[in-house]
Amino acid sequence: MVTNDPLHLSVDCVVFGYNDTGLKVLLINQKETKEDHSSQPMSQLPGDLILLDEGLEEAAERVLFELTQLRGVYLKQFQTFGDPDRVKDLKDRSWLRSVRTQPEQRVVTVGYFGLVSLHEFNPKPASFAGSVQWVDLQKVGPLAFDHNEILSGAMDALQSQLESQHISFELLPKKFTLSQLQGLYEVVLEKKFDKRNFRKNVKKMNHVIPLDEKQQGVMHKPAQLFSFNRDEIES
Amino acid sequence: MVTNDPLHLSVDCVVFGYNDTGLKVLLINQKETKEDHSSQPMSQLPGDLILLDEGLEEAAERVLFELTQLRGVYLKQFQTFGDPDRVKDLKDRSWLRSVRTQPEQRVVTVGYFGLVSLHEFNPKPASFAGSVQWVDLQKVGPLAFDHNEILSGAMDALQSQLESQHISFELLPKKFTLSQLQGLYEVVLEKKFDKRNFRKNVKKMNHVIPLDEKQQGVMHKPAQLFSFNRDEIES
DNA sequence: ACAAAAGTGTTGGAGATACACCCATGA
DNA sequence: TCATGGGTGTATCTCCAACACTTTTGT
Repeated sequence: MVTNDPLHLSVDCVVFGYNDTGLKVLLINQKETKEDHSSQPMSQLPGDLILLDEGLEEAAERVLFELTQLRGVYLKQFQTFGDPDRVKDLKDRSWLRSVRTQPEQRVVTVGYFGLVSLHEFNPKPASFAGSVQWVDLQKVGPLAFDHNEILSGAMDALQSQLESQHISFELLPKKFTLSQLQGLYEVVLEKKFDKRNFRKNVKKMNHVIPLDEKQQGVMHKPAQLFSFNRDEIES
Repeated sequence: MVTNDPLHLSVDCVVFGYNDTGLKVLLINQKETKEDHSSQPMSQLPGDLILLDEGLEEAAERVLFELTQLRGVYLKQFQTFGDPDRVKDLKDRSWLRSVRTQPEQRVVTVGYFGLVSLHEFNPKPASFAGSVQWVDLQKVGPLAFDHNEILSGAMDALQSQLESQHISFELLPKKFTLSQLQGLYEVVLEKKFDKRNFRKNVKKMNHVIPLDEKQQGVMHKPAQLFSFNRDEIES
């Protein structure tokens, strides 16, 4: 027989930000609650329950904006996490009691990864729900709930899609150098590339177009700038 | 603010079956209901609401067994479908009223694809919830809800994972010929392979091991049999 | 003997890898 | 003039694609 027990559904966003200093992930620090002085406040991924009439991606966009003020971020669903006990850990209980009307309710969450360029404006995310920060991927400590696992799943998805799905430009400024592109590939895929071979391959991609423009104000030979042509992405 | 509106969560299983006659998908025919004589009964994917205390994959296994009597099927999550109107289509209303206590409730569904070999025992799925059938992928007509979309998403996932994830053996008998393996690749990836080149590639895979055994009772030169070694899968 | 699928090697071209030096700029 | 990263070509090797005939079995 079918049952009709309700449960809760949330979205969690793993937003990756890239600049020349490395690959970061966007975390929010849980506010310390009145009831809870035992454990120090934890970090977590931005996420929240979805509303009854909104689509999943719509929910991810809304939640990300509400918690971090970021808008227009490329978001892609990658995996859904549904362990019945994923929000039942002791360390997470008191925080849940402070923000949820039904803190004991099971929550299934749909994971989205997001991509942002930190080059130009370094989007200082703001939040009334607690402080928000870009954390170097190497320096991410223990997170609330199963968020370390979600982060790791997002990283896997990013790695496997970076080349095939032409999403690298979401992590770069509109105008970028080939060194920046290569640096991005090296950080995400965690391996080194040969400069000359890398550039040969890029020249074969018809969606990377050279501009009549160079870097300015750098202490070395200025690099040519390139941009992505979103229309050429069918190769 | 957070809301606590409950919604329903289901799993849907896209089970692919393969044999020498092609690639099939497992569908169930909705039973005609008392109230509903207007439209003829539709086909749909096996799926149902998850229970409050079971994991997602666990739910997929249970639902698949309850609806089709199949057990021990390889299952993998591929995508979650959450359009707020995905079960609101007129064509699906009366069937929902006959099986659900809250037929108007929004349902988000987690999609799993499954893989089964139809070679040896041709698992005749049985069901008390309606008749169950293996339908040739080319001949799948309009399905209930958004199940055509789910099927198409599962097919994409299967195509992109067939080579990289070493899952082809789930669709083949324990002992198989290289022609069967090639046929599988051709049907799933929808392209032809050169026999000699294909075999050269297979010989490089250390998880495909030749047996000291040949086909019997065939009207042509009997083929050597091979099997997969699940332990060797890390190449 | 015939039909039907199994099995087997070589060659040419494309693509990947490895590698080292000169250039333009700001300090 | 020096330090810094930008930019370039060639030789080799590996990998992939194309291609046709002989073998074994059942009827």
